[in-house]
Amino acid sequence: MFRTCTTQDAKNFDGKEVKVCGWVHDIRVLGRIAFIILRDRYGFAQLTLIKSIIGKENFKKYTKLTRESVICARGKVQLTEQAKLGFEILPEEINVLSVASAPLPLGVADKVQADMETRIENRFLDLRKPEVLAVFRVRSALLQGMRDTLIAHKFIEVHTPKIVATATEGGTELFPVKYFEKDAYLNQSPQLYKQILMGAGFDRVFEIAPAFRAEEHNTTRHLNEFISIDAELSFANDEDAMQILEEAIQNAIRYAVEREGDALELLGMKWEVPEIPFRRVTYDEALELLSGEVDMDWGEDFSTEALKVLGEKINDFYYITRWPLETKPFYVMPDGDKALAFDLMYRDKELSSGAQRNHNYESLVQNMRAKGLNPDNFEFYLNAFRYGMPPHAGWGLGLERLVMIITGVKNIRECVIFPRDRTRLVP
RNA sequence: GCCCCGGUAGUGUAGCGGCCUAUCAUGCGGGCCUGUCGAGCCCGCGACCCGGGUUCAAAUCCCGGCCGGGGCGCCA
Repeated sequence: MFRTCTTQDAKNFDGKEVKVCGWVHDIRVLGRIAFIILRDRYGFAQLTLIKSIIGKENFKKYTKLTRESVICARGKVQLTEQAKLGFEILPEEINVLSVASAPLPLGVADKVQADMETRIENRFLDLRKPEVLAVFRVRSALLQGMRDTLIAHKFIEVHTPKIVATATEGGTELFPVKYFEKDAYLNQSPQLYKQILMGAGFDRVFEIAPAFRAEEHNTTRHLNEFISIDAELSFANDEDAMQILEEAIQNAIRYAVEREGDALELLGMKWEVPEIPFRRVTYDEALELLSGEVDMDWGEDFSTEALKVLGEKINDFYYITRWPLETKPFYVMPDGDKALAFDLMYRDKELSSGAQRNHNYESLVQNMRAKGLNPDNFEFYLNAFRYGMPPHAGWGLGLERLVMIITGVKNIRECVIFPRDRTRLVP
C-alpha cells in the first residue's frame, strides 16, 4: 500500500502511524530541524525532521530533495499547536518515488506570478497550484449541478456527431477535416441534431460536449474549442426553456458553494445561491436602458460597450428576451418582427442563448432562404419537420463562460485544462 | 478580418543610444542557524528572441521574421 491516508485525513490519526504520499512543495531547513511541506490534491502536511532523531545521514538526504519530487513518508502523526496546520508527521522513513529536476520551468511554490503563456506551456506544473486546481473543482461541481437538474427534469443525455457535412447555422467559420474522400467539418453546435431528436420523440434531451468555432478571435472570453451544454425540450415554449435554464444555473451554483466552498474561498469568491426567476428584460427595454448612453439602432445586436453599460445597470443574472428577428438564426420562432429568443447574461457576459424553435416546415424553409442558406444542404434536418415535429424550445450554454463567472477568473483559457485558442494546439 | 502592445537569467521584472562587465525579486548551488509558517542572514550561479540596417557606439533607434498578450468584430 502506497498510502494509508491523504494529507487532509492525516490529522485524524493523532499518535498513530500513517503513510502519506505527495509532492515536495517546499523545504525549510533550520539547522538541526527541518520541515518538508508535502502537498497532494487535498492539501498540505508538514513533515518535521529532527536531526537527532532521524540521524545525520537521513537528515541530509531528505533535506536535499528537490521541490516537486514525489515522495511517500511513513511516520507518526502528532497534533501540535506549533504546526500551522495543527498537526505534523514525524517521519521514520521517506521513499522517493520520483525525483523532480531542478530548476523547475515554473515554480509551484514561487511567489512570482507567471505569464499565461508560461503557465499553459507548463500546464502540468501550473495545475499543481491549489488555486489553479480550485477552478477545476468548481467546474466539476457546476457541471454536476447542471446535469443533475436536467436529469431530475427527465432529460435524456445524448451525444451527437462532432464530424459533420454542413454548417449548422451559417455564419461562423468551421474547421475543415478530411473525412476519407469527403470534405467534412467539426461541428460548431449540436443545435440541428437535438432538434431532430425532438422529432424523434425523445421529448427532452441534453448534451454536454465540445463545440468548435474557427473564428480568429483573440479575447479573454473566446475559445476555439469549448464545452457546450445544450438542452432541448418538446411541447415547450421560450419561457419553459428559461425556467429550466435558471434552475440549472441555481443548482450549479448551489453545488459549487456546498461541495467546493473552500475552492471558491481559495479563489476569493463569495457566492450566495441566486434567487429565481431571473429578471427578464426585453430587447426593447434594454435599448431603453441604454438610451442616452450608447448609440444603437433597433435591430442591431448589443456591442461589447453596450453590454458593459447594461451590466453596470443590472448587476446580476438576467435574460434579454424578444430579440429582433434579424439578429437571430433561421431556426428561432418568429413573432411578428421579433423572435421568441433569449440570451442569459451575467452582468456584461453572455452565458447562454436559447429560443422557442420554429417547428413549421414551410416557414423554416422560408426563413432559411431569407438568411441566404440553401435548404437543399439541410435535408437531413428539414426532413424531421415533415413527418410530425412537436413545438419545442432549448438553449446552449458555454460551460467555460459559467466557470469564468463563478470562479472570477479573468481569462477563459484558465477555465480549460488545455485550451485551444487562435495559436495554441499544444499541449 | 481590422487595430494596438510586448519579447532581458528557470520564473517575474528594471533599464529604452555611451554611466550595462545589465537592476531587483524569486529560483538554483554552497555556508550559518533546534520549530519554520512568504523563515532569516552571508557567498555564489544565471539573461538582452532571430536576421538585416543606422551610428564612432545598439538591450536601447529603424526594417523584416518568429513568438506572445490584448481590444474590436463575431459569438457561448
